[in-house]
Amino acid sequence: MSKTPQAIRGTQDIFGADAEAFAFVVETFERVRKLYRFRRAEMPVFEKTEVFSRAIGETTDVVSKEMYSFDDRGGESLTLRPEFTAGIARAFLSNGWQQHAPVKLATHGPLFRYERPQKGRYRQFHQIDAEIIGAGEPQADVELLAMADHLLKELGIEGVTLHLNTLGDGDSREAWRAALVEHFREVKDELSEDSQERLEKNPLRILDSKDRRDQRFVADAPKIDDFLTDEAKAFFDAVTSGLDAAGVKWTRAESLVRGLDYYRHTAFEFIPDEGSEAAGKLGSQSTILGGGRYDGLMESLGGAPTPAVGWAAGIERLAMLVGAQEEKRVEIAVVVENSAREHDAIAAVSMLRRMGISTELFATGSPRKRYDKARKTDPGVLVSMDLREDGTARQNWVVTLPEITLQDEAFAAFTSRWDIPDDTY
RNA sequence: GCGAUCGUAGCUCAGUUGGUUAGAGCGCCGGUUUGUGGUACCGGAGGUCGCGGGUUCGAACCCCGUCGAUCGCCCCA
Repeated sequence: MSKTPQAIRGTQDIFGADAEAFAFVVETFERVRKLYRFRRAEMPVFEKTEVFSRAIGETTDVVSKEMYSFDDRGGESLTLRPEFTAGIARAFLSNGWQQHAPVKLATHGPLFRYERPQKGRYRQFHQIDAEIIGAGEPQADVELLAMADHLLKELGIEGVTLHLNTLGDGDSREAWRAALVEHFREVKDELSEDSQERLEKNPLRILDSKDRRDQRFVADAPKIDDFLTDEAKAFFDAVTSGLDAAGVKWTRAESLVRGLDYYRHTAFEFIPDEGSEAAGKLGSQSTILGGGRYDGLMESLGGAPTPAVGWAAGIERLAMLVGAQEEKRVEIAVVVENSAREHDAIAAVSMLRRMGISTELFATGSPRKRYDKARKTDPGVLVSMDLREDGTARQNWVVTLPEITLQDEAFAAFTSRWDIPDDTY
C-alpha cells in the first residue's frame, strides 16, 4: 500500500456549499459582463516568462519571488500566469486585436503565485477579470468601475467601498515618486526596516505602511495632487464626476498605490468598510477587487502605445463574502422499494430528467432504508415504486414542497404510464 | 521569507499527573421493530494517534526535526 499523495500546499479542493458559492460568483459575473457587453476571452494558463517580467516589472514582489517558473523541454523559461493583464495584453498584440479596439474583454480562471497561504490567499487562486483595451477616455474607467460596482451589488455584497486614487500620467508619477524618495530619505533611520527597503524598491508603498513608525512621516509626505499635470487632473475629475453620474459611491484614497509598475492615472480597490461584517469575513486580506489604468503596458511588450484599463477580483474572496450557498434541493426523488421495480424507476427518472426536472434515484442499499434516505434529501416530490403482496405494481406520489417547477406536467407524464391511487396524491 | 497556534475514525471532538486491547456522537453498511413511513433498538466496517527521530520500564500525551492546516507580517485578488 502506497501513501496517498497530498494536495499541493496552497491549493484547494472545493466542494458542496463552498463550490456553489464559487459558481454563484462566476455565474453572476458572466451575467453582468454581458449586460455591459464585455466579450469573453480565453488565454493560456502559462506564457513565456518574459511576458510577465517585462509587463509587471522585474522589481515587483510578484515577479521577483512569487512566480511559478520552469524550463520546458526545449529549455525555454515558462511561467504559470500570476495575473491576467499581462497575458491579455500579449494576446491583444499577437492576434492583432487592435482591429477590434476599443475592445471590452472579460475572463476568469486560475492564477498562480508562490506565497505563504492564509485566509483568502492561495497559491492557486481564481479571479474574474475585466479589461477595456484601446480606450483612453475617462469614460472607459467609469464604465469599468460601474460594472464592478454593479457586480458586487448583484452578488449581494454590502459594506464594501470603492477607494479611488490617481497616480497621474507617467511624468506626474515620476515627479511625485522622486519627491517621496527625497522626503523619506531625510528620515530614513527612523522608518521601519520594511520601509527602509521600500525606499529603494517601491517608495510609493511606504504610504500605506501599517507600521506606526512610518505613519508619522506619511501625514506630511508630498501629495500626488501637487504633481498632477493639468491633463492628469482633468482626467481624474472626469472619472470622479462620471462615477457620480453613474451612481457609484466612492471615496478618495490619497495613499492608495498599486504594486505593479504599469499603473497610470486611475488606481482603485474595493475594500470592506472598517468594522463591517465583510471585513470580519476576510481577515487581513482586505482587497476584494482591484485595478487601474495601464497606459504604458503595451509598449513594455513591444506594442504600439495603447491605453487600457482593467480590474480583477478574487473569486475565493468574493465567495467568502457571499457565504456558503445551499445546493438546490432535488425536485423529485424516486425510491425503488422493491428491486423488481428497478427498470420502471430507471424509466421514470429518465423521463423526468428529460422534462428538465432534477431527479435522484434511490435504488441501492437496504430496500428498507431507501425511503428514509430519500426523505433526508428533502425532495419536492417523493415517488415510491413498490409491489403489492399479490405482485402487482403500486406507486405513490408524495408532495412535500408544492411549488416545484413543472409539477403538474411531471405528475401527468408519470400517471400516463403508472397508476397512482387517489389516496396517495 | 518571518512569527504564533494546531494535527486522534469519513466528519465534529473526548482521552485526567506519561500507565493495560485508544473512545463518543454523527455519517456509512447490515439486521430487528414499525408497516405509507424522516422512528427506535441491536450489530458491523473504519485509526501505524500527520510523518521521522529522541527521552522513558512504558509516549496520543514530554523533547527535536519535518510535512500540512489555521491566523498574522510582507505582498496581493
